[in-house]
Amino acid sequence: MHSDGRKIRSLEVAERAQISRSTVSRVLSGDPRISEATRARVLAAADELGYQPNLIARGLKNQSTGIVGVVVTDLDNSYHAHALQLLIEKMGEKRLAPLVFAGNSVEGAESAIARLMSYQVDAVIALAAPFSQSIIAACRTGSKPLVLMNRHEGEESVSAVGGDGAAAGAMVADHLVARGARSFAFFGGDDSTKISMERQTGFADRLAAHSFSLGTVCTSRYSYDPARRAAVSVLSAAPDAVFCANDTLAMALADAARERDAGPPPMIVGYDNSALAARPLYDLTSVDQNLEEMTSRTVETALAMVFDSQAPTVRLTISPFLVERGSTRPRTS
Amino acid sequence: MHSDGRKIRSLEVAERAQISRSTVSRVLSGDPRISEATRARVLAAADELGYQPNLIARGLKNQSTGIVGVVVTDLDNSYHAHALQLLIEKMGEKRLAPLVFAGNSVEGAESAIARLMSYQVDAVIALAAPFSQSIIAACRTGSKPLVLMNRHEGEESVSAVGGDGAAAGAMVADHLVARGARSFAFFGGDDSTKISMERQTGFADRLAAHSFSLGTVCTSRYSYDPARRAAVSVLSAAPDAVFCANDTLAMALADAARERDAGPPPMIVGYDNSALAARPLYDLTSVDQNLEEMTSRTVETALAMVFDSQAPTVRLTISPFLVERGSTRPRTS
DNA sequence: ATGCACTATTCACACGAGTGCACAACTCAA
DNA sequence: TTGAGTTGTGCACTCGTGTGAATAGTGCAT
Repeated sequence: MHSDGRKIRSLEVAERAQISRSTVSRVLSGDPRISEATRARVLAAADELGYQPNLIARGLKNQSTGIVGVVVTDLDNSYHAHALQLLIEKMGEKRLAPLVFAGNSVEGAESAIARLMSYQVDAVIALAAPFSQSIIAACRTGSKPLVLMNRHEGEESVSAVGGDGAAAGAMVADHLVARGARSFAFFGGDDSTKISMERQTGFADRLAAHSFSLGTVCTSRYSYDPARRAAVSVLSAAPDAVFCANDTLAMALADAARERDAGPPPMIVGYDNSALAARPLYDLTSVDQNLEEMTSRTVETALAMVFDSQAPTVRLTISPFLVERGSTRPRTS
Repeated sequence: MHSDGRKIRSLEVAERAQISRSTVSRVLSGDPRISEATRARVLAAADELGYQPNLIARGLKNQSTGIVGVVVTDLDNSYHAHALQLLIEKMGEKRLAPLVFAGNSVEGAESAIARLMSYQVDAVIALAAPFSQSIIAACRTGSKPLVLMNRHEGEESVSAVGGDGAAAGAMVADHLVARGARSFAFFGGDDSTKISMERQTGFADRLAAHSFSLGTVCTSRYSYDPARRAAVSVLSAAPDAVFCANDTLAMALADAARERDAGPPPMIVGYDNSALAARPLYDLTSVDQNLEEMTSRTVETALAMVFDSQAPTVRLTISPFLVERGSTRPRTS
């Protein structure tokens, strides 16, 4: 760093090491043709000056910036927030920089994606169901690698890393049956994606295998207040157990049951295993999507597509697991 | 966009408009010397080709990228997540692109800041108490504008936009006294910052003005489980009302009181007015920091420092307001 | 026609880094 | 001394854009 605030350039390093700028560049890129002596001299000079390469310039020349666009909606949902945090961490480990857009309007998302393109991102990671189609279109015309996380709805031609909702539904069915439930309901989200439906059919199918059938099916938007209202109709059917497509729905249901104060609440299973689910107040059995793994795979997939633009599209499915808590403990009534 | 996926450059626009590349550049930068006729021709050509300027190249030439680094910790705290979402939205409106680092380790933060510098960010916005000192140091040596959000602890020489914790404390004291409370406790966070302390003293001072004194003072880390444990000692003092430095603390306290099941719970006031506070289960009176305003001001401040590197450091204080809910309704006992 | 003022456009260089190719320096054999 | 072979460096161009200074074009008065 210069005293006037200007950054150190490779030219300064070159001068201090009594060598040309080209050689500095080669040392930094590990070119084997450079002799040990000069390599050491250059590294020493770079170190003394505190040289940090200008990644913008490098990006321009290399046609690869190391920047990855991340599009996410609804950060107020702790699931998304947590996923974003993990994504950013994993990207850091791979030396990728996340240029993030978070918003809830379609216009906003579209202008944001245009901006991402202008910044020459190497790839885009999307965790934003409502905008999938716009994003897919934009990345196709911009021919940028795209990885959808936790979404399947795109055409087969786009890479996606998702959870196995059907398997989760089956696990939940097994668990509830083992816990002694005999009548079942499903409390789903009304998102336009197939996520909720996949969980539901996995659940229903496995129930059928146990010779039970799925009773009431309700849906609601994925936020608390509407879910709380919808919960009433779920409860009115008085099922032994309810599988919810989301922890927010599950908590709304639990709260509604608590307030109703008539008889024991149903067993409840949530989805996402959010921090709130673990609070003693809810003590909610929940499906954990293994976000740790899902985000790792997502970043790895994006990275692979950056390195090899011919890489085939990847469709990965991460196995979820069930975290059993008090909300599905058999009642001693 | 070319068929082979290469981006359209200004050169292509120039050729299509039968004009030189310089003129294209001037049209886009609104140079008044360009005649209306050619301006229209250039814009038409750009439009037909779908030209989007390469902001990386522009950034290199202009020594200003339009990228702003955002450093944030603990996205699992919904307050931080919400603040980040708002920051990103406001930045989008100002045509700034957020390069985000989110993490909880100091080493991670330091390497991330170094990376931000390499990407030649125009400024840094930090919402990360634990790393303030590293960030301040890094921005100083890199001579990058820095705006701390909701933190005051830096030296006076760094710009900061924060809430008025003392005023909030006073408002809460007024409110609780008006509601009939006579004995008071404070449940604070043990962060190294002065945030919690500021709220506490504002509270205590106003209580004193009402001729009351602050009784029990407990502290805990800002996450649920430790708070839940610490809540027991708060309750053991049996105060009429408790002011909590954070909604998480407040909810932990409310849950502890609910579980204890001995007598009416104290009145409880939280801080941050998170979405959870509004849920009927908690119905928590809470201080709203006016994040909308705080984030707007933060972004505006950063932008001003980008445009004018000589801009004076700014220290803004945003007035909070109190959202009254059921947790401070007078008991009819 | 010539000079002058004024406008619209182009030329050529810069930003900071990466890289193919030419070439300098050195070794070794004849 | 000359030639070939090997090794390490440097020149010069490139990435896509912005911009000061030079130039071409126009109108008008002399």
